[in-house]
Amino acid sequence: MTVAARRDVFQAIADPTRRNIIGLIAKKPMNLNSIAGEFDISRPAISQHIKILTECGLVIIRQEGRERYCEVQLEPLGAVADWLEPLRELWEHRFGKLDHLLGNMHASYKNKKKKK
Amino acid sequence: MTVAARRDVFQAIADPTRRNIIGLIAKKPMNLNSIAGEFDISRPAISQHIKILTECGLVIIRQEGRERYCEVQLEPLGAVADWLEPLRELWEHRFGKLDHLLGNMHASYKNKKKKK
DNA sequence: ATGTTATGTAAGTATTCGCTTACAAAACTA
DNA sequence: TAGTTTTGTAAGCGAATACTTACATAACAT
Repeated sequence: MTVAARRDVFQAIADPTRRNIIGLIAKKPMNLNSIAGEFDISRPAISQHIKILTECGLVIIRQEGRERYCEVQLEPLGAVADWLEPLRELWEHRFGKLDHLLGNMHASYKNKKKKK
Repeated sequence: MTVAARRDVFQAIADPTRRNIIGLIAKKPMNLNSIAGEFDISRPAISQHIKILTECGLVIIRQEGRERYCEVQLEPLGAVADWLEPLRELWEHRFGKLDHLLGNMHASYKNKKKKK
C-alpha cells in the first residue's frame, strides 16, 4: 500500500539535510514552507527531500487546504536499528556470543601461523 | 596520518554492498580476495569499498605478508545509534523522554490559554 | 631467477545526487 | 473577480557514486 519502501531507508538517512528534517519535524509536524525556512537551501530542494522521505515511508503528508503538513513516521528506522543491533555488542565491548566466536577464530588463526 | 579524509559513517553504510561486507567480516576477519569472492562484483570494486570503510574508521587493515586482513572496528556506528536513540521511542510508541518533551510543550501551550 | 598471488590505483563510463531556476496548479484573500 | 500563497515538478548542471578494465607493485613459491 502507501508507497511501500520503494526507496532504501539507509540511503534516505545518508543525507545530513534529510536527517535534520527528520529531527525537526519529529518534534512537531510542519508544513513545507516552514521546514524550508529552517534551511539555507531552496524550497524546491526541501520539497525533493520530503519526497524521498515519503517514498521510503519516513514521512507522511497531511493535507490541510493548500498546506501540506509533514510528520514523521519512523517505523522504517527499525530496519536500521535491526541491522545495528547484533553489531552493537561488538563496538560496546559487551562480550556476548559473537565475541566468543571471534575469540575462537583468532585462536585457531594464530595456531595455524607457522613460526620459523 | 590518522585517517585524513573523514568520511560520514551514514554515507558509508548507505551502500548495501558495504553493509554486507561489514556483516561478513564482523564474524571473521578476511583478506580482500576472500571478501571479493563472496560478491558478484570485481575485486577492485571491493577494494574501493574497503577503502571507504577504512576512511570512516569502520574497518582496519592488518597486513600479513602480501595479504591484508580486514576487520571491523565498529565504534563509528555509535554515531548512528546515537542519532537513532531519541527517535526510537517515537516509532516504538514507548513514551519516554521525547514524549515528555512533547507533552510539556503541549502543557505550556494549554497553560497559556487556560491559566492566566 | 621466473612465475604466481594479493593487492592498490588509474582511467573511463553510466548513473545518481543535490541543488538551482522557472513555471504551473491549486487554494486561500481582498 | 483578481491577486497572493503554498506547493509540485520539469529542466539543467556540476559533483559524486559504483562500477569496469588495465596496469603496477610487492610478497611468496618453485
